[in-house]
Amino acid sequence: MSIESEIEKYCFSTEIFWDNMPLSIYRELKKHSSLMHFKKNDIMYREGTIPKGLYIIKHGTAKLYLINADGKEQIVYFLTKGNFYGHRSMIGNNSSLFFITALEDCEVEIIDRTNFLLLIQNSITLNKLLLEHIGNEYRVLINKISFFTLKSVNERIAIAILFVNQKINSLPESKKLFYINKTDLANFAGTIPETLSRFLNNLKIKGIVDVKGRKIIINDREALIKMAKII
Amino acid sequence: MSIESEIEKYCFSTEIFWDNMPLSIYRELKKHSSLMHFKKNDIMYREGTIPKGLYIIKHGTAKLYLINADGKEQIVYFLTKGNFYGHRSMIGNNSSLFFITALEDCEVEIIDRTNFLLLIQNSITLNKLLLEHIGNEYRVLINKISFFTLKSVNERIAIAILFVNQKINSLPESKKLFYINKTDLANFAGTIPETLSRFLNNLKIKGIVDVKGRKIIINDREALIKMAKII
DNA sequence: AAATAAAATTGACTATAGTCAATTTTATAA
DNA sequence: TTATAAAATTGACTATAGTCAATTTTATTT
Repeated sequence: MSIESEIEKYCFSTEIFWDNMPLSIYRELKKHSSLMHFKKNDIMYREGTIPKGLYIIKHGTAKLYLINADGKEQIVYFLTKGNFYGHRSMIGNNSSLFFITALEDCEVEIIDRTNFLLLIQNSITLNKLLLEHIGNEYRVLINKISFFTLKSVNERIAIAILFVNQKINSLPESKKLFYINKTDLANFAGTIPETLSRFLNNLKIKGIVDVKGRKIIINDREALIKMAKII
Repeated sequence: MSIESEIEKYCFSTEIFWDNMPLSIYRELKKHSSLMHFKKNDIMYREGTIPKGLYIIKHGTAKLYLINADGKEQIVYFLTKGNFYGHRSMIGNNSSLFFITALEDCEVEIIDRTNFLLLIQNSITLNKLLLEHIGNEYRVLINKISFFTLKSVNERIAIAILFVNQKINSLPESKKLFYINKTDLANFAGTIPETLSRFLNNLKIKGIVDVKGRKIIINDREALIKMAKII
């Protein structure tokens, strides 16, 4: 397996979903929709929420995370343009298990709940698209469980750095997923900022990376991949 | 939230799925089906498998788990009568990410792949049933991520014991999920047998549980629930 | 631009939960 | 039933990665 596809295991794309959606369905969905605006750090979606519709991110990026009784957080993945949420809760008629918070200013489109559920009742195409999509979401979570339970902290951090590199540093500005701060990066890797800081320091000494503020520049990608114990 | 529903977060039921399935669809599915028999400890399904159909457990129980490059395992959940697998891989046209191994002798029915995919093409009812089901599977995984990343080993072990108690000890023989050995129980809790053994010993001294071989008898359920930090 | 808050780093320390090895107990197969 | 293998327990030890506190750096707000 390539390193690129290894990284893709931890996020999912909605491009196929939207590309394969017939225009007629898309128009039907958009009939009853509205827009919401969120500022950076705004909580966009909460555990316990019963969604008022299908929430589609039109602009900006967000983190999807869990919180336990002590208030401790765990980021599961990131959401960006085209990604949506609320669909599973509407389909299963239950409330959200996670929080979503804006990492930068976000614009979110809401497709009215009744409208969405009615379309599901009638369109086998929409059903099939959603079925495939939720199947992909399941795969991401299985990969995350493997990540958290079967990899060491060092492996997880190495993967997280490669993830950020693939999703940010190597891309043109318009395609960048987000600028992540180190606290979120550490959390995404399933560790704490101190441990990430020490790991990065170690990599700097070895000449594997350079750290310029938030930006992590990879000098020796092969070494990082080796540390990640992937492929 | 009740302790019972807390435990249900870590497994799912297919009863609703089968109960809500129209007889006509059920009959169509069964038209091209065959039976397979597995002995205890047989690997029933492997990572990388491209499923030949929908696999439905008719009898027996099994564990669904992941393996990393070093051969380390992580049990995600257990499968029992009525549970099925292979559906997501067929829908998404990809291969399995996990292994399934029989915990006791198992009988598995296989619904032919072509037949299954054809029915999905045509039946909106089947689509909707699967959509809800996969949504539930996703919820279980989200809860598992919360379990692994936001709970301490002691909390996880306490939950695992309560889980086994609810799924085995308190039920009549016919409804019991399985008899789990301590190695699997430890793994399910995300730890190693030594740590589980020490935790159980601790509970014995405090009079919270009695351990008779594989059987863990809970004397002080409230104390365990408190340790699990749930509700 | 200055004031304030938040994030990141670093050092010192330590608990948690792991490894390894030896022994006992339990389960499985000949 | 006995032989063999596997699982469970226990003790001794230790590495990993965490906590806590202080400081520095970077962001954000007024």
